[in-house]
Amino acid sequence: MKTIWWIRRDLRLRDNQALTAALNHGDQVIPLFILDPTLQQSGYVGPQRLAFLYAGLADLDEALRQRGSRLIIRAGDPVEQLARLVAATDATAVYAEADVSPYARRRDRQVAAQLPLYLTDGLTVLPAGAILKENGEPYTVYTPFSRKWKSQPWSRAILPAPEQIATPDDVESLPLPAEPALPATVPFVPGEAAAAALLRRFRDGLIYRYSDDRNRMDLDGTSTLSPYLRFGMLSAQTAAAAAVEALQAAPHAAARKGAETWLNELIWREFYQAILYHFPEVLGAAFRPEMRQLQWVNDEALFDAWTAGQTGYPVVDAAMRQLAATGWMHNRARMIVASFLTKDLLIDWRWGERYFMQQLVDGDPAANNGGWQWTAGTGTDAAPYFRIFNPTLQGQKFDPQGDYIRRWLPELASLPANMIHEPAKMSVAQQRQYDCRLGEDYPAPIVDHHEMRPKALALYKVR
DNA sequence: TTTTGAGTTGTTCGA
DNA sequence: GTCGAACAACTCAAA
Repeated sequence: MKTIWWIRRDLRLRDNQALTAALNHGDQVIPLFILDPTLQQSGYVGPQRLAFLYAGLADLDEALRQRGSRLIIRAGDPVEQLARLVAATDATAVYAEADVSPYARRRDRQVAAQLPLYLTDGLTVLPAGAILKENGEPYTVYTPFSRKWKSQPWSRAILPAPEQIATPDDVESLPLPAEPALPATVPFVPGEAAAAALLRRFRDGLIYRYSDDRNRMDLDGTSTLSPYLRFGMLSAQTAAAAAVEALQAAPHAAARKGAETWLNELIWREFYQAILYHFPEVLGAAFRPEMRQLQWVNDEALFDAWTAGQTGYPVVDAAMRQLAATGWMHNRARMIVASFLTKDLLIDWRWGERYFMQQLVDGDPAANNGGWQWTAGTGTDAAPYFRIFNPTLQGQKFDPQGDYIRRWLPELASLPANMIHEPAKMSVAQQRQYDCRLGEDYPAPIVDHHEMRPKALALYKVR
């Protein structure tokens, strides 16, 4: 009996429930990835994430070959491609890890209507629909969600990677997609082995300082595991188990707090996957109906300055250039630039949401949408609308010496720490001294934060 | 059923 | 320089 392991965002052999099910039900398994033109043409996928995916497929193919198997690549409409492959191979079942995005669920319903498709858990530690209030409704606030989540018996044994996978020899495959290639500036090595090494390193040290260091943009205080969780090169269960191992091994209270805080971040991920599952409409509009009528200004020139990292606010510009160069941005910086786009430039959060999806290697519809709606104040469990980040203060607090700014803004590299967050305050003599002319080497601020703050408050008052 | 306390990430102002 | 209050309104879950 042949079964198909349909790979979508679970590019791993270890702790993979779909692969395990396929192996349990067939003596031969066909690992399949379908290049779906609908996703690539959606306008939400940029070259960096696509390149990371393609490099990840090559890594997975290599791991499969070491086990006597290989990756089968097809391209086109998934329903049609699966039907063809089932007909050609006489496969009796298709196993895949369930996804929560509206597109994925519609696609999988269409497949299931024609073919024996079996969906497994694994995208999240606990299935997206599993955490409900006593009255059976979904949570819309994080803290009670997290309490309920933690009260569940969520831990289970990690499924080992299979040692051998038998795959029929006569299945046709397209070559592995190689273009676009992963730029050297993207600091993520694709694949399951790289993810495991990163997780070990984080669990054995950085996690104990996570509670304090995670907000510092100038330090490497975060796990940087998001691209791996995005493509399932690391299972959520494995990550959560590592958090608990660190919690148990923590030498003191501060270390325990670090591990606890990181586990909470994983639960935030679970929360936003659950929100998208229960409220798919958040992808197109504000979760809160009264927030759907906000009168954004939507100035395209200001948006272009934001994407280019030319706003005149150093921490905003450093973050936007980090994103363009590496496909990743520090989480604190994501909040700062999102607050700046919505509350200083008065631009619709959905413009920023789309741009992030185009740029981010870890771009995930649920987490990205949740983060943007939180900052914009339009979402579930939203930040209060009057909570407007001051980009200068945020820079001074979370990049105290300006090292993050200097890394990404070479034109400000020679400014001292007490000037680097407010280059617009330099005198002409200082501009000469630090070799940075305002308006030429670095832009003057494109808006005045202290003028825009009341305008944003007024925009949000109209409800 | 009703009441009550608490709730990721901040800033500004005035004492 | 530090500190507390104000900036709303609503959900959730325990009492």
